[in-house]
Amino acid sequence: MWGVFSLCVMMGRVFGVMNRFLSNATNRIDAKGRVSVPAPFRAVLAQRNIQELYCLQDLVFPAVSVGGPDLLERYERQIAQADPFSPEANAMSLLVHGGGVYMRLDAEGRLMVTDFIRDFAGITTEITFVGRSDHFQLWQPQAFHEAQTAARAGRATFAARPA
Amino acid sequence: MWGVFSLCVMMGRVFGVMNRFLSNATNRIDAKGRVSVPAPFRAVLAQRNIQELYCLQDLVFPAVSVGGPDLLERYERQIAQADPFSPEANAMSLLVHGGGVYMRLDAEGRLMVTDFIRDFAGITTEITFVGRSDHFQLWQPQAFHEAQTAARAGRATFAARPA
DNA sequence: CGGCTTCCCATTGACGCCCATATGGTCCCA
DNA sequence: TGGGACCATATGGGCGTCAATGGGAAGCCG
Repeated sequence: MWGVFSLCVMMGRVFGVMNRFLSNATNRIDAKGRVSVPAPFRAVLAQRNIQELYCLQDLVFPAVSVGGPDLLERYERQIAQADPFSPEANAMSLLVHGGGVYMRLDAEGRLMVTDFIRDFAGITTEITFVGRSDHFQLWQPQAFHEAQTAARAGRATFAARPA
Repeated sequence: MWGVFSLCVMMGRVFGVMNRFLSNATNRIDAKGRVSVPAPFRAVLAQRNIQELYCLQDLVFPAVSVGGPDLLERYERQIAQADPFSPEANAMSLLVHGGGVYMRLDAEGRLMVTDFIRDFAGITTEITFVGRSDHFQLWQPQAFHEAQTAARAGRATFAARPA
């Protein structure tokens, strides 16, 4: 375990790639509603000393974002910029604090797939983990592939135009 | 004051996101009109040594805010900032001081759902606890979901613009 | 005296913690 | 170069503990 950990730290220092959430993987949800977080993602979590996970619904896609406390604090800084009694800050807190969920991994590196995740992402039996550099996301497998192909198509037209 | 502040900072580093009211949970109201406060919320209350709860109506949403004495003080500071003879301060004082209610939890961590809460939030059989970082709120379940989806829709267009 | 509240105890269902198994991949050695 | 041992990951399941809920009994104020 710690051998892997320190190895990843070394690799991260050398290659500068292993220290962020990258690529995607699909795992099955067992009868108790648990799913294994991909080992590369767990390695990143360990490297960043993240033991408490903060989950939030994505604002545009039917996916749930998962990250460390810094993910929450990033949103909170944005809220703090507004007037604390304004309706805007109120609504934003409703999303970030009321919609956010705190989670932990079990000893094997699994997380519970709650109805909160199931309903919002449309997940039933399988779940796709998608790296997003500083956090990762939970997707319904097919929805992820569709969104990715759609993004690729849109990106092609976008890249064709001179930036 | 600063001791408390730095203590909170330290606890924040240690416990991460566990030291604030986060996420939401829906519980049932029993025949006696009681409802269990979610254990994570009770843990935050215990950590902050809050034994006396102060409740008041949210200024925007049909929900009741619940927090410690500091919640009342925060609203009083907001009132103090305004002109004491202004209509806004007058109306706010009417809400905060006239509409506020003190409450206590029983030995099992439950609170009585009074008519004050029922009428304002439209609650009947179930109640949704919504974390708000430094306090939490009581919602009618469906009203919460609707308000959240509405807030997300508004926020999505807002997030499309660069911050 | 009656309704309402507060304290106490019982139940049960969910979740966390633990151990066991399988499967796929890698490395070593013949 | 092919076989085999080894390892890590993913997955399955048992069990204990705790939280949510229900209900009874005693206390308080009308």
